[in-house]
Amino acid sequence: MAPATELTVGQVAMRSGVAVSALHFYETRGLIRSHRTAGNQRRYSRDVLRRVAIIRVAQEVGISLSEIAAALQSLPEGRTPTREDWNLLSTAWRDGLDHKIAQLKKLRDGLSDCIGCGCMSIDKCPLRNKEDRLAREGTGARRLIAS
Amino acid sequence: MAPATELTVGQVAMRSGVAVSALHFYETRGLIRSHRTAGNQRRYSRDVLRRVAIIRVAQEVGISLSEIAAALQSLPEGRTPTREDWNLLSTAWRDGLDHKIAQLKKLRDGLSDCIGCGCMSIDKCPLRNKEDRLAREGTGARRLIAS
DNA sequence: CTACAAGCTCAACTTAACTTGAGGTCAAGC
DNA sequence: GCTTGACCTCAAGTTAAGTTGAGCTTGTAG
Repeated sequence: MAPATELTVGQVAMRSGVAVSALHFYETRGLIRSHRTAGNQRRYSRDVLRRVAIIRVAQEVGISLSEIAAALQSLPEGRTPTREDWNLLSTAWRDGLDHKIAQLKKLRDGLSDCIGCGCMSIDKCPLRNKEDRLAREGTGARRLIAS
Repeated sequence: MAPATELTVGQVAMRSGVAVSALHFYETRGLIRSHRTAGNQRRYSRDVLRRVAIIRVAQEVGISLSEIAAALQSLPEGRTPTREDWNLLSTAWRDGLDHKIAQLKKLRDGLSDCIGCGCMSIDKCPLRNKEDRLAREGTGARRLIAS
């Protein structure tokens, strides 16, 4: 038969490398959507794979699911996202991502730079300044992203 | 008096923007060290500030405390780290950090690139390929870093 | 038409990373 | 010399992000 346009949860799990239970979980959190067959089974459209890919990559760099969810809100519910839609998402994230990239580079280069630069007196260390907003309060696990 | 070389936990908390309870916690996890006064209070040497700064930056980009702890092991216990010591640490992390930076750039640029490139068929999407090791097993919260 | 793999739901458990609270000690000012 | 704010310890609570398991339904291959 022609390749079904709809995917079962198992197929999505296999192709995305994410556990079925995680897909269920993402759905409860509004990160992905499915519709049901007559027999109450989930069916996903193909673009869920891209969503999941983005979710995983974003998570790997320390973005929380709720932030990812917020970003994914900009994608349309009814139809497969167009390039315009994806563009919106990526520009929405650009600032936060730029910040993170900068942080990573500071860690990677800055770390040794900073050492070479003689600022062992921490106070003017580039790793430290500007980031003092870390002092914010919050309960439970600290969020891993501060953007 | 001359500025005391030793810091109390409160001072470290204030200057680093990290809660006292978090500092205690880091200590139990071996991320930082202190010695005690006659009255059993913690005293930290100045370089703890740099350690904490690194811990926070690393966390922000999704590196787990245990990985940070492992990396910090390369720093000497007895003395203030030299530039050599820090250099070792940063080169130890370089590969992992490079990977993360690449991931972030994929998210930032690749996201829109990828859309422009017509690979809406996900299967050859640069966000997806090569990363299929995500299928690994594990219990509890998934680690946020895969390097 | 009957196995049996794949799905479904819901509650409970797990890990990481902290925070909160209770109950008690230490120290600098008035 | 006492009070008040920093510290200390230890146990228990919290949030995020899932996983695990029990009990039940679906769907497909022989």
